Amino acid sequence: MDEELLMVRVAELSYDESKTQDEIGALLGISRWKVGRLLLQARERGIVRIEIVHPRARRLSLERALVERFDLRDAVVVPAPDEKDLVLERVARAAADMLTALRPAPRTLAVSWGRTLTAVADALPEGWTHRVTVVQANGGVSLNRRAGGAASLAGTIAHRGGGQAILLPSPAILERVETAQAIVSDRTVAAVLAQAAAADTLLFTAGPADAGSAHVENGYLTADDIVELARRGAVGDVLGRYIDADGNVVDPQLDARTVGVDLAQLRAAPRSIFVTAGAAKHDIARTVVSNGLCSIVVTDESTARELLEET
Amino acid sequence: MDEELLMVRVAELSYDESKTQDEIGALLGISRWKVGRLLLQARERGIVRIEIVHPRARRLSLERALVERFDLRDAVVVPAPDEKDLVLERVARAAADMLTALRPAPRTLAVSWGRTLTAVADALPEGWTHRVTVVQANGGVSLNRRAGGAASLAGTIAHRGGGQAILLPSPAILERVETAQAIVSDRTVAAVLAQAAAADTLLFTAGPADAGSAHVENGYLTADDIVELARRGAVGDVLGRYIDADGNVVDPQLDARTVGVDLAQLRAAPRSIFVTAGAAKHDIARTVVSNGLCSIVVTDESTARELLEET
DNA sequence: CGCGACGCTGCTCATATGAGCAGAAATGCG
DNA sequence: CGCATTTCTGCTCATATGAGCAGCGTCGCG
Repeated sequence: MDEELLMVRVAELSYDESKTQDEIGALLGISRWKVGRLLLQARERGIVRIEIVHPRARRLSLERALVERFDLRDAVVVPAPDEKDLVLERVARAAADMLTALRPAPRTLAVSWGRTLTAVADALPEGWTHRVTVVQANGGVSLNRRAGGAASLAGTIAHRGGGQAILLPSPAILERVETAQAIVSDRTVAAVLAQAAAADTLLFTAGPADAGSAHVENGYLTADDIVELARRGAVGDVLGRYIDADGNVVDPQLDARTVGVDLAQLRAAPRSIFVTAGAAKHDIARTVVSNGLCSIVVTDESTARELLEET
Repeated sequence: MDEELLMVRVAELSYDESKTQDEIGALLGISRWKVGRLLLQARERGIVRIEIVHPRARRLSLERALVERFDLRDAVVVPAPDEKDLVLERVARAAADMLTALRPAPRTLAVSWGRTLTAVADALPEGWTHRVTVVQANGGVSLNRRAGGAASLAGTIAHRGGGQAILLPSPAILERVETAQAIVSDRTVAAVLAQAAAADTLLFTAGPADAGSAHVENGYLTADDIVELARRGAVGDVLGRYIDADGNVVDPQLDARTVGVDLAQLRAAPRSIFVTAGAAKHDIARTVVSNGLCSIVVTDESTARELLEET
């Protein structure tokens, strides 16, 4: 008799009909132990497929693999939904869940900005924590007056966490190094930066080095600048700082014009949570994760698989 | 806390990570009984989906429902595959499996013909039974010389079952009633018909009343005849006899010109196995099954659901 | 043909699980 | 607010299940 057919029959009786292995054995004329073994094989061979269908489902095995491989504190991986544009939403919700459950709860949370983090902020429920202080970690998009900008992002997170937001009153990138130095030495700005650097938790995203970058959109850089950065090896930016595949700053000159927590401070943070979604960010995600720039990563299944692929 | 989210976490730990309910309880800070209940709910709500992915999988719940509803001896329902043209193949294989497992094994098997039964014959393995006598139950398509005709069908089934085929040397439908009567009273033909009527098992399909009918294709009827039959309420043919939704012969005149086992004999058969696949045959399938013309049905999921739908 | 190695079978036993139930908590109703 | 009713919780206990193991059959190889 065909062993595989037997597996199918056994699986049907077990899962569809919820019969006991004893009953199945009697029915098919085989011993109950054989039934158990067939059931096991059926699962191994993928004849029986068990999946968890839910927007909040996760991929624990990938999470474990990421933690292991990149020596992380934690990882959250959500399954890729059927519809592409839901990825960001799911990752954001997962990040929100993670933040809510984070222990010890963050007292001071430094945040960067971007579409991804805006989505995270929106996904956070009212009362997700108590008395958190939210500090902006890098220069803002205050030029941009529409709702959902950097200020409102920090505000939302703080408000829903029963705390207050501290904004960084500075552009992301200055035109001249001297201006940047002047701003950074301003007492108010310096205080905010110091507080961000001292935050117990840092929440950030990264952007790819392409023309769609928020820096271009907000006028801090031109499309040509990006092309030039990419030519010099930049794969994307973290907290406004463009880095190459090895995690090094690509253009020190540009870096000196950028206002915000720097990479060394990011590395030194007690907890740094990196949120990323979508194929466009695979390269920069790899850079961040494999160079120890984050201790916790929140992402989607396809990014996770890409990260785990042997080089 | 969100109960549903908890179900998802529990389901992940149980199914993806194969942890025990005890461990899960400890991990999530809930009692092991709660874990069990959440798991149950997760399955009820469809958060956990268990499916059996295999060409030979079946739908036992639908089978049970069919047996119950139509007072059948048995039913076999195969899942609808992703690709439409595989339906016939799967149903045929299921029918072959059923025949092979049939107890008591058929000694005399009367068969009709058609694409469906040809597929069943092809799906039967060598040695599917021992010493079976296969008799043609209705007039053949002997006009048609290509392989896979009625004669070869019966031959294949008989050969692979270690027995011999007895062919019915007559057209399916005669032009005149008198000719039909003459043929039927011929000693040879009468003997075959008697043997078919006395068979312990009858295996047959049905065809819809549309222009693609095998009767038109083989020149027994014209497309116009079919239109006229349909106008008079015919939904299709069984053993060459056109019947309406109530299972009655539509045109007694035509019926008298048809050579083969008649409906009363079909109803009286100890075991009559009806094989049908595809949406085109939903109507005739309903007629056959709901009028007691078969005691066993083999079909696909979509047909089964259609049959079970409340009128 | 004989021998060793391997895989398969059906067992024992420890453990995991589900049914059923009594008390606790929540809810609804006057 | 008080009481009845329902829902939920964590228990006991019977049952189902999986791990581990000895015996048996089968196969391959010399």
